[in-house]
Order: sequence, then structure tokens, then C-alpha cells
Amino acid sequence: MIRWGLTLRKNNPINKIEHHYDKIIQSCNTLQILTQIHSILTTTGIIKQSVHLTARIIIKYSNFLHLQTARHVFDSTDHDTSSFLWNTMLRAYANSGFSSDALEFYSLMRKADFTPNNYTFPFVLKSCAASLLITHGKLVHSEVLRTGFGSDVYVEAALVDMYAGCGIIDDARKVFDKMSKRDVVCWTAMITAYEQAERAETALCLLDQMQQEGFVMDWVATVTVASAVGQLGDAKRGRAVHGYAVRNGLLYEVPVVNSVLAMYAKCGEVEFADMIFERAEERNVITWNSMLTCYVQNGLASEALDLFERMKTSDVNLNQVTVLIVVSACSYLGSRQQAAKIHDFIVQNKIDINQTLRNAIMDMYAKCADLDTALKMFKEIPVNQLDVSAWNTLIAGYGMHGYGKHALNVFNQMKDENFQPNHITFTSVLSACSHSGLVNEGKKCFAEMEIFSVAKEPKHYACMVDMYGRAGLLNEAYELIKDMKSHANDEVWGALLLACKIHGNTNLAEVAADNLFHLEPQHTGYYVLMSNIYADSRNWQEVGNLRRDMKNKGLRKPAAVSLIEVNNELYGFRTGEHMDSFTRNVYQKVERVVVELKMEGYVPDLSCVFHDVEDEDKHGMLNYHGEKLALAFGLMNVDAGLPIFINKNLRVCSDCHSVFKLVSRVYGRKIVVRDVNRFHHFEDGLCSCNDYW
DNA sequence: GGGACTATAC
Repeated sequence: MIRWGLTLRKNNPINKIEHHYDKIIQSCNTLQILTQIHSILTTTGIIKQSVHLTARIIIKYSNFLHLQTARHVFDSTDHDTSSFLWNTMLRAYANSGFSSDALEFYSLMRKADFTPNNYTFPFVLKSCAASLLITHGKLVHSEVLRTGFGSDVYVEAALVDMYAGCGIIDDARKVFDKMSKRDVVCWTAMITAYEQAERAETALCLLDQMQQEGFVMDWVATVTVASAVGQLGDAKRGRAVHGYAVRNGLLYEVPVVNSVLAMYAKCGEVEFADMIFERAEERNVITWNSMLTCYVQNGLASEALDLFERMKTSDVNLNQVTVLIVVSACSYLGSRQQAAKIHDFIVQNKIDINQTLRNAIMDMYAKCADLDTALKMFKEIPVNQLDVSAWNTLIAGYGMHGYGKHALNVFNQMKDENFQPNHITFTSVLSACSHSGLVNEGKKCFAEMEIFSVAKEPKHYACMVDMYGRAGLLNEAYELIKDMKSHANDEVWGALLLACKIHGNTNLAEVAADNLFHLEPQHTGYYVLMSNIYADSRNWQEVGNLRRDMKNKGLRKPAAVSLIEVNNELYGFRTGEHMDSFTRNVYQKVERVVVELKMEGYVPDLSCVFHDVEDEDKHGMLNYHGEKLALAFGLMNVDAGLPIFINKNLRVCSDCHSVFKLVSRVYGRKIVVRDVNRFHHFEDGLCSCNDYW
């Protein structure tokens, strides 16, 4: 049943027509149809007689983001007699994201001697929050109190939203606590405020309170709760939310589908997310984007690219967010061919490239070993669009390829041009120094943070520990961690643990590992690293203990995968993969290469096999590392003059590193390897990392 | 005549 507005009275002839057109306007889904209806209403003079239809038209134009037309409709009415139309126009601005226009319009309202009412304030407050104008918002708050609308539920809920939106969550809570009457919307507004402030636990506590007071979660509340649970990454609670949505038939609302999907994605439950996606009755662009994000966040970049292909053939209109996610998927995958393809798609489809997207594309090129294109893009940025993140992306790009000096030059140039470095700039610079062994320069940059008033975060300390650690300055690294007192997190201790692995310091490694197992008991990588350190020192007993420990905790070592692109096709190789007809000749090729390299002086580094087995078996395992298989495959299939690109999901082992160096000399091939931390460019028997990785 | 909500990241 449709509820009609107060302006309608039964038995009045105009109201039958109003009724009729109201239905049509509500259901019209294209701008063309709306324009046609509008012109009919104008020529017949109906619109002049109906404030209700005028308002509908204004709102509908604003839904299509045609605010100018909406305003034109407003201007051509007798609005001075109708507070309703003024409020409608304000609402049109506020609800379509034109918050500064809304505020401008509000001051016009005041100049026209309009008295704001309970319909006016919520939209003004919403626009204050959207423009982050807290001073203005507080002024409106006092106006609310003065005009006596301080206890209107709608206005109060908007006040809660305004304070929360401006980041002053405590004031939002004060308004909320003072409310004499609350409905689900107010509760949801307050719960959302906590969720947005990344205080998911508090949000869920408040939800409990809401339910104790007898309120039932509606679909909007469910959306918020799902994202709070997603924030916690709590799969068990996730299933409870999902169950609630199913029992109450809420999965028929697309936003609920989307938020439950995103929740499972953040809990690492890809299969559940997949199921929600496939079973959805209806999908919008956010549904698709959420599923893409799910794959990317869970390390399934190539699945994301497949889904993107499927999305292109669906009837949904993809947007800028879509390509941003796909670009990041491609960054993970490191596929040069896909990178070019996506960039081309963006240009062909005239998708607006804003600063965020451009930086993401530059980063993608850098991560696909195409630093030249990234640099070219940077140089083409118009001066007025150059921002800190563009500089950051370039610095990070140079850093990951081991060009520390270049990174520092860019950093200096950026400062010369009066750009204010931020926390990300320093992360990029410090990590660049770390990868290139520029200890003194790194120390200088670290000290410089204070000059630019950038707070030192754990991630900056982690870069420093990494830098000292790789350079063999383990004591300096450890002292720095001690300086942090209790603020050291897993990143910092992880960097120390890696340094201990490189320099074979088992004692310090045990200290780092103790902290890590305490801080992140479920993080597989740290167990593997520590067990490798024990293996290096042939302490098989401890290796066994750790393995058992992992097994008891249900942790499994992630499979090492090496990807190589040949003729626009990606091939993956796993360490110790079973031989089949496809891989047999690849294995044979590895054997031949190893024999030839041995004649050039190659001595296999058996310490890279972390199993307590006979040396003969170790040779086999070592030769069948995924990156060696990928390299052999590349030697067989990539044209002689072209570089071989390999992408590995873990850190490259030192035996493979020596093999790659030798192959680059003996076979005269350029090889580019991306591992989990950085790039290695092999040429003429040398690596760009100077064996420092 | 109205309000609360989901996908983005160097």
C-alpha cells in the first residue's frame, strides 16, 4: 500500500492525476523518461497545481545527479509559500553529496527569512558532517536548541551522525545518551559511529544493549553489524550474522548481501563469500566489487581478474572503484600483459583517472617490473594534480627495485618542491634505504621525521630494524626495539627474526620468535622462519618441535608458487610438484641447466633444504624449487633477446639466487624476479640487490 | 515531505 503525502485529499480531481503521475515518476529509471514526464506536467500545467509532484520531480532529478535541473524546477515555483519545497531542495542537495551547495542553499533560506524546522535540520547537519565543518555543525546545534527542535528524534539522530561524521564520537555519544526516545535508526547511527571509528567491539556491545531494550535489527542495522564483525575478522560471529539475515529474509536487500559478502571476505572465508555471490538474487556494482576485493584480499588475484572478465559481460555498469580493485589485483599478480590490458581498458572506456587511480596504476606498473612506464606516467602528471601520494608511489617504486639512491633523489626533489612528506613517504624512503643497504642515509631520514612532525610508527621502526638487520648490525636493531618499550609489534620483531636468519644468529632469533609467537600465535610465516633458522644450525630436534607445534595449532606452511608469463599466458610452478607430461621436460631442463652450471663452478647450497634427509635427496628437492622450474620453463619458451619475468609469493632462497645469477651470465639472459619483498634484476652474473635481500 | 548502510589505498 502506498502512503500518500499530507497534500493529498481524496475526491479532489487533481489528486487522481497526482496519484497517477506520482507512480510514474517514482518508477521511472532513466533521465530521458523523467524529462519527458516533466515536460508533460509542465505543458499541461499540472505541476503548477501540485507541490507534491514538484517535490517528487526535484528529488528524482537529484537522484540522477542533475541538481541544476532540480534547482531550475525549484526556482520556477512559488516556493516562498511552501516550506516543504525549500526543504525538498535542501534535501536534494544534501542527499546527493552536494554538501557545500546544500550549505550555501541553507544560508539562502535564512536570507529569505525561512524558519528552519525539524525537516530542515537533519539535512543541514548531514551536509556539515560531509564537509567536515564541525564549527558550522556546532552552530547549527545551538540553533536547533534555540528553535526548540532539540528533542525531535530525526534531528537528534542527525546530530549524532554529525558529531560522529566529524570524528567527535564522544559528543555523538553525549547527544545519544540524552535522547528521551530512541528508535532503530538512532541506535544504528550510534553503532555505525563506533564501527566507522574502528571500535567494532564497542559497536557490538551497543547492539546488545539495543536488543535488550527490545529493538530488532532491521536490514540497515544488519549491514553495519556485518561490517563490524568483518573488522574483527571473527568468522564464528560472521556466520551468526549471516544466519540472522537468512532467518529474517534480509538477504533480499542487496546491501545486506554486499555487507555479508564483504564480512566473509575479511574473515578469510572465501568459499562462503563465493556462495553468497553466486546465490544472490540481485547484484549491483558493489556486489561485484566486494567479490573482487574478497579475492584480492585473500591472495587470489588471478580469480579476481577472471571475475572481472565475467563482470564485463554482465549487465552491471562497472565504475572507478572496480578498476581500482582490478589494478591492485594486477599489482599482486605482477603480470605485465594484464597491466597493459587493464590500463588500455581504462583509457578505452574513458574511466575517469583521478589521483588515487593514477597512483594505483603507477604502482601496478612498478610491481609488474615496468618502472619505465610508471616514471613516464609520473612525468605526465599536470602540476596542479601532483600530490604527496604520487611522489610516494615513485619513491616506493624505486625502493622495491633496489634503486635506493634514485628513491632518495626523488625524496629530496619532493622536499625541494615544498611537498610535505607524510608517514607513507617515510615508510617508502626507509624501506628503499633498507633494500639498498644505505644505513647512514636511512638513519638520517629516520631523524628527519621529527623535523616534518611525522610520528614514528611501528612500521617505521620495522624498516629501521630491517635495515640494521640486513646490514648485520643486529645489536643496533635489537637496541632500537628495546627503545620502543612495549610498542614493538609483530612487524618489528619479524624484521629482526629475518635478520637473524640471514646472519645465522639463533639466540637472538629465539628472543624475536618468543615475542612473535606471543603477539601473533596464528601467523604461519614466523614458525616457518624460526624452523628454518633451526634447520640452518642443524638443530633438527627444535625443527621437529616447531613442526608439531604448528600441526597442533592447525597451521600449514603456505605453498611456494612461482609464476611466469609466456606468450600472454601465466604458468605457475610449485616446489616439489609432481611430474606429469607437461612438466617432465621442464624437470629435464632444470637437470641439464644444473649440470652446465656446475661446470661453471656452481655448488648447490644444501642449507636451503630444510628437511632432515640425506644429501642426495636434498639435491632433488633443491632443484625442484618452483622458481628454478619457472626459470627452466622460461629458458625454453621465452625468445632469446627478451627478459624472463618470474614472480614468487615468498622470499627467494639463496641457492636459487646464485643459480639465477649464473644463468644470467652463462646463458646471456636478463632475468627479473619479484619476491615477496622486492625485485631482483639479474644480468651478467650480478643481481641488482647486490646479494643483499 | 525526512533519517541510519555495503565496495577503494602508496
